[in-house]
Amino acid sequence: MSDLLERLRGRGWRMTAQRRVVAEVLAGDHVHLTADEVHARAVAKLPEISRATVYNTLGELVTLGEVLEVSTDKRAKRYDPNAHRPHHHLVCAQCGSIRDVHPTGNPMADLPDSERFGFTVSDVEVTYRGVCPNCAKA
Amino acid sequence: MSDLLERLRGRGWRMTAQRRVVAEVLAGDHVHLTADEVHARAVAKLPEISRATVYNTLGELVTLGEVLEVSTDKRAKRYDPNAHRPHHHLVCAQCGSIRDVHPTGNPMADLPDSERFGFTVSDVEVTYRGVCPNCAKA
DNA sequence: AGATTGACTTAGACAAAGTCCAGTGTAGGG
DNA sequence: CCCTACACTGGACTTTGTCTAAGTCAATCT
Repeated sequence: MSDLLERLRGRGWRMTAQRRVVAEVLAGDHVHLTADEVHARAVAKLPEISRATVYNTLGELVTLGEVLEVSTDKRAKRYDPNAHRPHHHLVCAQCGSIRDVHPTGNPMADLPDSERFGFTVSDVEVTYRGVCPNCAKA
Repeated sequence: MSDLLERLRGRGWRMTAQRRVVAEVLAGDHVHLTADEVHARAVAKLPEISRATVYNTLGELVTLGEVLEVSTDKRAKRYDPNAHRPHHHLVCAQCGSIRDVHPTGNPMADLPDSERFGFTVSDVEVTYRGVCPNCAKA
């Protein structure tokens, strides 16, 4: 994820401590944090970082296509740094935990023209819901 | 949608003017209103209905499986009365308008066991995104 | 039909998530 | 090393949704 910072610098981003910290927090697989969780972890590394900056930075990362916004059914949007490998999500209906998954098949091809209503369709998002092993035990 | 009211009465619902109005507002195809929109339309028919009642009633309808909650990427949840015919959604990335669609194929079968991480998967939700004819013109 | 009762509704306070703005700070080019 | 445009801060504000205490009324019983 350090190459992320390189890529951003190449796009004319000014490199600040705050942005570096947000990028660090978002490193890894199966990471799907809410804005507030990102803020909490960022504060741990840089106590004076403000909520507004975290929101701004996340918004910029989404606009640049470096991070995806995921709306599972929870209240808050979640941010997924795994934007460069296409994937879908598997969500636990009880605890809300999320895994990245890679289904076979191509849902894009499954939508016939007659069902497109004149839209120019550019993207599909598939969300599987179920109960995770942990919650199943309880 | 009048049989909805019958079904609810059968489930022990007390029939009130407020609930009737909320059910009426949710009638039709391709209806995906936010809670506030439902409230606004309900107020037009029954001025003294309160926001809390609309939220309560919507929540009950969802619990009973008569209405689906749809989280597209917008801020507010939307409510879809078309719960008894399985379908997916096509969303305009610009104006947010939503159409019900029926893709071919079975996404449920496309998730191999190796990608289920021990979850008991019970549901799939597919969201297509694109630009609607109206927004494409502008 | 009238009394009863507990489920339903109301208004408004509260909470959570996110946006906006005026003022201050600082990265990076010259 | 200095400037200046861009970035950051803190707090007020908005939107969306939840909760509660008190009042109301649909359905049942007689």
